[in-house]
Amino acid sequence: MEVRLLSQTTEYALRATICLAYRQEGLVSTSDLATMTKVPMNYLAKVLQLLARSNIVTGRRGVGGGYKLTRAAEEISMLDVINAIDPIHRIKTCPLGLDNHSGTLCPLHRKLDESIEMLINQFSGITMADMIGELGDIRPLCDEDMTTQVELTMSGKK
Amino acid sequence: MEVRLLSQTTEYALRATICLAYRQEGLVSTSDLATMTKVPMNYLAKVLQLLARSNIVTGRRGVGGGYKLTRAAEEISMLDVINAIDPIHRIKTCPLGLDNHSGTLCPLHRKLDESIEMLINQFSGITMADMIGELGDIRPLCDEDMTTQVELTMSGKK
DNA sequence: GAGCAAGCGGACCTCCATGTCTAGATTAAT
DNA sequence: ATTAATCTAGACATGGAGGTCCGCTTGCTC
Repeated sequence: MEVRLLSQTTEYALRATICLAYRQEGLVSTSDLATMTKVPMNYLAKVLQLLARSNIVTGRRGVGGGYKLTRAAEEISMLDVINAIDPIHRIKTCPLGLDNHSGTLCPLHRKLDESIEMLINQFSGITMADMIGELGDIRPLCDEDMTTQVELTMSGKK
Repeated sequence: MEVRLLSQTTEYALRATICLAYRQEGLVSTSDLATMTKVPMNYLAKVLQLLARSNIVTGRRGVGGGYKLTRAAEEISMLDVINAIDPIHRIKTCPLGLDNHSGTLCPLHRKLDESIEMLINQFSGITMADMIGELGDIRPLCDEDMTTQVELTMSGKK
């Protein structure tokens, strides 16, 4: 198969969180988020619940309900989102379960652990705020028309 | 679940290749490799076939048969092994399939692509030779007694 | 307070990575 | 030539990630 750095579900979670970061205030419904992120709606609902349990987003029920971030986009790192879905762990003990009480990993797992450490450092330094409009042009999710899309969705409802 | 940098199968492939690198010449049978790497034998057989198809190892059948590397350990990188099992791909186009002919990824996928690039660079610079006895003490796969284990296996058969 | 929009939660389905099993092909040794 | 060891190849089993569906709960709006 094909190596994916992140699981599909984690990708979905990141997309959704970025969309919510883009919409600074107000609630966004699951169905709107599903449209914008191109994630199957019923599945996205589950992903959002995971994010809610990790206190990254909060939902409100009822008419006009939806989700929003629990804190500022600057305060939410990629690592936060990743760990909410499927956490990254350093390699602490030998995966073969051999006697290595000394805590010294073999070269293979040492190198792998270094790579994981690198990724964690990388991801913990990137916030949701970095994901929206780093260029002059704002395009949160690849789509040049994200801005108008969001606005259309808003006006379509109001 | 839990994020794993590499798939289980890729881990297995690396372990096996490292064991073969350690045994500089001569053939090692699948069953010996399975014991040393702690990989289910029948599954390891499949993994070795994948490595053989990618020309990283060659097998010889019959009594006294087994596997060996096709070239020196210094000539086989981690990336070679990884790509033989499940290749790492850079992100070239938007995973959402949106109009981005310009070739410019959104911040999210740009960051992810950078991480992947980092990993590829890392992995392509590490060879199987780096995996055996980087420390004074030789311990290819976490096990301090790897050396004696291999020798035992050899003498046990001869 | 009735009705409806939306999140919540669980049951269920599907596919693929991982793993098992078995029969066949090849080679060395006797 | 026969036998035993070993790789090769494919069919089959299993568990978990990804995805669907439906009924329940909450809380607007009128």
